[in-house]
Parts: sequence; C-alpha cells; structure tokens
Amino acid sequence: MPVRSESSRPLESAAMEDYLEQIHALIESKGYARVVDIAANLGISQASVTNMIQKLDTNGLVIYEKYRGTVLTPAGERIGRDIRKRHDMLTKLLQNFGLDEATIYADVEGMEHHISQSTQRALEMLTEELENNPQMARRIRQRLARLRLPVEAPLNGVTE
Amino acid sequence: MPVRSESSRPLESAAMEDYLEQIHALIESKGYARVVDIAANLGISQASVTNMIQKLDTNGLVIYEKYRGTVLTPAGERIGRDIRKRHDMLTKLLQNFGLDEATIYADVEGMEHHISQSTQRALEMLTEELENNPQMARRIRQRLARLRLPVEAPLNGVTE
DNA sequence: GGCGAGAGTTAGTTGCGTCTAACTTAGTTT
DNA sequence: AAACTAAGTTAGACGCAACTAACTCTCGCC
Repeated sequence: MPVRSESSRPLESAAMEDYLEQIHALIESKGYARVVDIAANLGISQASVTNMIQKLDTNGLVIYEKYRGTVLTPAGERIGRDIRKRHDMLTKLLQNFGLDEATIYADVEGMEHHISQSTQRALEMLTEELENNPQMARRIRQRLARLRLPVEAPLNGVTE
Repeated sequence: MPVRSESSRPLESAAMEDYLEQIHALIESKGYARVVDIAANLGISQASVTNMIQKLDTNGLVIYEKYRGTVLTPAGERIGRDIRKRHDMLTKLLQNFGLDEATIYADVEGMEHHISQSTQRALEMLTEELENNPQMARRIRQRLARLRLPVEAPLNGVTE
C-alpha cells in the first residue's frame, strides 16, 4: 500500500510522526529527550530509536549528536506539535461518549496520523458545539449504554 | 512500531483489510473479483494482488484457486463488510462539514482501519444527532468557511 | 582517578508489502 | 486448431521499521 499523500508535505511516515510527537512531549515535560525514554514510551527497543533518530536527522527534523542528545529542528517541532494537537483534539471529541480510556487511547493513536487540516478544524468545532450542547452528548451516552449492556448478558446463548 | 492490537481479533493488517474491502465491493457490484480490478482500484500492481490473495487464503479469509478466481470466506466477508461500514459511517460524518470530496476520501481511507466497535457506534449516533440537528452542522460549516477563506489569501506572508 | 552500570550505538536479521521482469494460462479471433 | 492478447502468476529485489546481540561511551561513586 503506497501511503497516501493527501497534502503536499515533505513525506513523514506515521512512525516518524510518532517519534516526533514523543520527542516533543519529552522535551516539553523534562527539558530533554533521551533514547531510553523514547523507547520506553513507544514500547520499542533503544536500537530502533537510535536508528530512527538518525533518519530524522537526515531528513532535517531533529539534530542528532552521537551520545550527546537530540533536539527538534523547527520543522520537526512543528510536526510534533501538530500531531499532539490532533491527538488532544480527537481525545476530547471521543471523551464525550463515555468510552473507556483504553479504547479512546488506542483509537486516537491509530487515527491521529490520518487527519487533514480541514477535517481537524471541523472536528474541533464539532467538539465545541458538543460542549455547548451537553444534552446531545448525554443522549448519545445513554443510547450507547442501552446498546452495550443488553449485548453482554446473553453472551452464553447461541453465539452464532 | 508494533501494530496495536486494540481488540482480540485474529490479526489483520490494514493492508489486508483494504484488500478485503475491495474484494467485497467488487463481488457486490460485479459478482466477482478479478486480480486486474483489485489492482486498479487499489492502485497497485497485479503481482502484489496475487501475493496478498495467497496470503489471505492462507489466513482463511478468501478461497483462492490459481487462475480461476477468488471468493470470500465468511470470516473474510465479515471483515470486508465491517470495513466498508466504517468507511461509510466516517464518510457520512465528515460530509456534514462541507469538506471537499477528495479530503474526505483520503481521511476516511486513513482512519477506517483504526476505529473500534465502540467508537464506531458512538460516531454513528453522533452522525444521527447531527442529522436531527441541522442548525449545528450549518453553524460549523459557516464557521469553517469563515476560517478557510481568510487563510488562503496571505499564503505568502509569515506562515507561522 | 579507575571502574562499573546504565545509556547509546552498530551490525546484521526479520517480516511485511510493495515492485519489475519474465513466465504461464485462458479465452478470443480467424 | 494456431496464434495472439489479456489476465494471472512466479521469482527475485527493495524499503521501512522493527528486532537481538555485541560493542562503546559517559558519568557517578568509591
């Protein structure tokens, strides 16, 4: 599957975006991004992180100095920040529906790389409108609850 | 990046889901799914399609007979249908905001593989509520229009 | 100031999904 | 029925992003 281009940006893979988001978050919270922490947070090996950081350096998204550390370039910083924004936006949207946190997290992780600027703005506004209209969100949550519970009970019945 | 599991299904990659969706659509519309058509619709080579179909057969999602044709097993049929449902659901949701069709298509293609059952149901209901509440959708479209136009003019200016 | 532990790196491998080029099969034409 | 053409397949390669194992570096501690 050729990754769809959708816009005209330089060409960052979902994996690269995940790294940039993570580096951005670490720098924000701790002031620096260590290989060890990136690896732990993404659930991958340190070797993979070193590898990818070198690639990000080649692509002008971070500045990498062997054994010293990693800093985001303006381009890398922008991507990291954008992804985080999409992450937060999607999380906020889904939190309206009373889904469990793990589900929200997993879905957001999957979706965040595939949302265009325009769609992001649209969903941001949708979220706002939803906040101004709590009865709607409540109604949806209630309908979901009504839907979910009756399904779990007869689980032992004729399963297919 | 270890592909996130999120649920407990057998383990279909996004690529496999794309194929199953496509095969399902072709069978529905023409009655059969030819390698040539799958390749054209997915924008990849015939060789890749043959390859993947053999893999899908191994995984019990299609039945493949060399040079003859391809049929979905019940498991494959279910996945193809589910993905199509998510596709349609997302498309319907995004169509509320007056985004251009190409953007909607690209975003949906990206997101459809990453949405859990629960989130899908929530978004379905959200779409319904939006249909029962056309002023809200209209308000969002207007705010987007107001946002988009002033942005395109000073595109040469300070971009950040 | 040496050394050991933990962090970082390199080298080499793997799996997935794609590709091109060359081959085989099937179906249509005459 | 032979031959041409379009569809399908095989073989071999590539890029990406992960892995493990083995190495090197850095730094805090004694």
